[in-house]
Amino acid sequence: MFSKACEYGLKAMISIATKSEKGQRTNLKEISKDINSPEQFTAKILQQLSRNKLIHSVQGAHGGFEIQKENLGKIKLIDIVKTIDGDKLFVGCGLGLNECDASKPCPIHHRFIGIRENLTKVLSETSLEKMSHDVNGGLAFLNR
Amino acid sequence: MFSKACEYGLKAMISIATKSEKGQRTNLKEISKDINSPEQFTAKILQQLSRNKLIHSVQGAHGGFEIQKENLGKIKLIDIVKTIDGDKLFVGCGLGLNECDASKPCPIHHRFIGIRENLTKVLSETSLEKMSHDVNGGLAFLNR
DNA sequence: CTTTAATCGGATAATTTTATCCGAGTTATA
DNA sequence: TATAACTCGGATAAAATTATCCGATTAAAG
Ligand code: FES
Ligand code: FES
Repeated sequence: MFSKACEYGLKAMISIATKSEKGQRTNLKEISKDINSPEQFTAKILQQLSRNKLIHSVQGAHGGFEIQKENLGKIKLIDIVKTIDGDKLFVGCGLGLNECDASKPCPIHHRFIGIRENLTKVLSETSLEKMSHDVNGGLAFLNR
Repeated sequence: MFSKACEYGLKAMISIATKSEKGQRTNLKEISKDINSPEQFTAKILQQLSRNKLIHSVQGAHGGFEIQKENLGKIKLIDIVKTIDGDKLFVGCGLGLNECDASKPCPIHHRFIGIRENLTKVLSETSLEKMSHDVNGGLAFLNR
């Protein structure tokens, strides 16, 4: 479904959000421990998220990563997925035809688009804020 | 969503089905032309499908691939996907936790399982027969 | 029996994805 | 101003996926 990079990216964003929600800043070491991911690979993904303004990075001692509190409700999971994996999952053909086109559909098209739209809807509606609330409330986990 | 190998596998199966439905046997060259896929890579996937008894292969001149007519309605898309990509898509955690476990769920779990079940349902209900009817009837396409 | 048209399957190559290394830059603090 | 704790980013390595090569085998047909 998602690439490994995207899975790490989603978990990292949620991890950062759980701290930002409490006004705390976190850093690479803490994040990758939190989500059980390879540190340097995670660093690359955080850079990418930072360049795309989804997170704010602070260099130097006591630096790290944070998300503006007012953005916690605005950033949706789909923003993260699109930043890392692009939008192929949301607009591409499930069988890999050059493009998904209802006027010349692949055999699974009509059955597939419902699923795709549902996925798009769920990821578009789910904010980081909800995710981090669930984790901070002990209802969900980033590591197991 | 699916790997390239799996996309080719699904399309190849449907291509074979369109011929088998008409009592014809097809072969590698024809299939990969039909679905616009690299010949030798497609050969590997067909071997895998053959070893798993989803298709029947015939060696020698005038050989090729075919699907028993009585199987066209029995083989479902999910059988093909599981053969090539395994069942991770259907049972694995969307965020890549070691396993998907509702008692210690990842943050997207409750939103994700609905989509996953829908996908499982659709692929479990869709037979090769339906797919090949659509293609033979000009309602769907394997190549564009 | 020979030729021809196929699949089989092991080996290799190319590409993409995942992961690591390390030197340079940045900033708080002693 | 020196040191320690960070991120940045380019280079490289490892692993997985995708793709190709080619000799062996099989079987139909002349
Ligand atoms: S054409 Fe294949 S999913 Fe739309
Ligand atoms: S635990 Fe992640 S999808 Fe179920």
